[in-house]
Amino acid sequence: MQPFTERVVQIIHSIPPGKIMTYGQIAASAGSPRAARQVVRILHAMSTTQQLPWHRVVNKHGEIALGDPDSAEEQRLRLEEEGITFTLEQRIPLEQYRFEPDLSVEEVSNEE
DNA sequence: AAATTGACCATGG
DNA sequence: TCCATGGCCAATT
Repeated sequence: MQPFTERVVQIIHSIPPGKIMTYGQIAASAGSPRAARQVVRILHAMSTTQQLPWHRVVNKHGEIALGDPDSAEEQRLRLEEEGITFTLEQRIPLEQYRFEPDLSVEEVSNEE
């Protein structure tokens, strides 16, 4: 099985523009529902990689989780560019924008 | 091999 | 409802 990191990266790549996922959601899709913090660490490591849509990842409250205000603002601008509107509390309505991957990266032939 | 990291999350006051 | 605390997990050092 591929390292957890590889799957997380792949999942983040699969988030379409205008949609977002939470850290916990990504961890769960990668197979470890409790490993949200691991997703955080990965994003730190990949922060220099522009090819990863890191800005489509927010915390469970629909808030930008970055510590650095500078980067946080950049993230908000990028999301707004993709059509996402923030509430007055600068939160994202999760029910509206949350992206839910169908099954896994590997599709299953038979279900139900 | 043990300790550290980290942009989280659930819970209790 | 908001803040503090503790648990959590896997990669990195």
